[in-house]
Amino acid sequence: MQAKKAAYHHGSLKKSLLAAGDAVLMEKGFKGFTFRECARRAGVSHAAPKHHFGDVTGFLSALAAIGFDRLTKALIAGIRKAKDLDEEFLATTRAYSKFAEDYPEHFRIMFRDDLLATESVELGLAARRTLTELTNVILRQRGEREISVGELKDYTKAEDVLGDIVLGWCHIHGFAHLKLEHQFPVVSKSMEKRVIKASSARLAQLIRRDAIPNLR
Amino acid sequence: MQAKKAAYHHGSLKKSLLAAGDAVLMEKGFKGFTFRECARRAGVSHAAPKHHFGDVTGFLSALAAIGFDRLTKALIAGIRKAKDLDEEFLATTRAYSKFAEDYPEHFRIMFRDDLLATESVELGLAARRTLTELTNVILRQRGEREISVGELKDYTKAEDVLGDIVLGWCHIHGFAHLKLEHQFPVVSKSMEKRVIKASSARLAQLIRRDAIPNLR
DNA sequence: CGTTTCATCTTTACAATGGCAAGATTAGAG
DNA sequence: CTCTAATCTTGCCATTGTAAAGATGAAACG
Repeated sequence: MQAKKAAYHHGSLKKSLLAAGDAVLMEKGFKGFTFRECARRAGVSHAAPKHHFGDVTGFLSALAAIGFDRLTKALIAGIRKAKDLDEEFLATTRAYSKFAEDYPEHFRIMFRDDLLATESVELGLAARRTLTELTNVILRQRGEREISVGELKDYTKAEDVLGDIVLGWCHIHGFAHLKLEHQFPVVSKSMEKRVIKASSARLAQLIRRDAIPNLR
Repeated sequence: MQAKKAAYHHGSLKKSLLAAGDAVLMEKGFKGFTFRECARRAGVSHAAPKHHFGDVTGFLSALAAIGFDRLTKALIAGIRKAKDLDEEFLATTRAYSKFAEDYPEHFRIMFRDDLLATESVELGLAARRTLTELTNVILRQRGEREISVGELKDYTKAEDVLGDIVLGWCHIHGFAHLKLEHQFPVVSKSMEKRVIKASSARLAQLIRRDAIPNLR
């Protein structure tokens, strides 16, 4: 019974606005992203979004949360394709980087503390789900038990695990970010593939080999 | 003979505008950064900047170049403090990250391909100077000869060197970026210091130990 | 069924922005 | 000294985010 035409009460405006914002972000990028444009696409007046998201910051936070959910799914899918532990870390790196390339504007929004409502529980949870996935990649490399989202907070208190998460995540994120923003010297595609494959492999070896003992 | 008061021709508007933009970026951040505000601070009309920078993109590119120059200096200064090779990689990581914390808005601008005029030779050169510094950190870890900015392009064709640059730079940049945007789980300061110290040390060991042979 | 409440959505208004065009000013080349 | 061209100003426009006040109707309540 959704009113699709000219109903004063839209019915599912929030969802429509998110869909519109999602589309605008991909089509016009952050530069062309405006509150009013999203309202237009959703077919409502420019002031309508306020009741659902407050201000632009709130709206962006919701879109960033969608981005994190998408990234989480991409990671899970990428990991699933890996045949063994050797491939898994590389697969994670690739999935993470591919997400950045597929959703560049989302990626940029997601990692902008100043533009987001950091108090948003929705956003915080989405980000933690992603981090949990990454943590589990590291834990598997180390041959340890995986964790759930709820356990994340406790697990990050373990210094040696945190060290490996830093090693892994920094590498994965740094690569994706620098590549997205075209900071790497221009090289051939095949060269790039070989380089990131070798780098990931070496880092994964390091994480596995020196798992527990070497952090002091 | 600079006209400091009410001269129709400012004399050194470009420099004044850059100084104003630099200040606005630090005081009000990217959100409060406007073309007109910078013009006001420089004491000129809102349309004056156009002749010197074209549009906002050009202006931001000039500011980003300043950011890269500052980062390069920070890296050099940080490296100089290191007493040996063991400390150097960690010192680089710290200097890079400290720059991001000291100039968060510059850092954000610098790595935003979509907001910058990528054809700017000034910006390209500034970025390359930074990358050269980072490359030399890696080369020293590997016990190889350092390079100058001019040699950068050739050196990045060496696959094994590129692999180590990726390893090192991704880690350094990823850490700085994630920390700046508050993506890491909240832990104590001392804990954080120990973790990054250990991570950097392990990565540096990896780069040195497996320098030439292990990349296939 | 009728009334009332209140979240939802619209309309109107305002100050600010980036960019453009036309004009004023003056430095510097000739 | 003259004149050209660069530099800077003024005025303008469409667009934006936010706020305030009014319109609408879904749903709770009697």
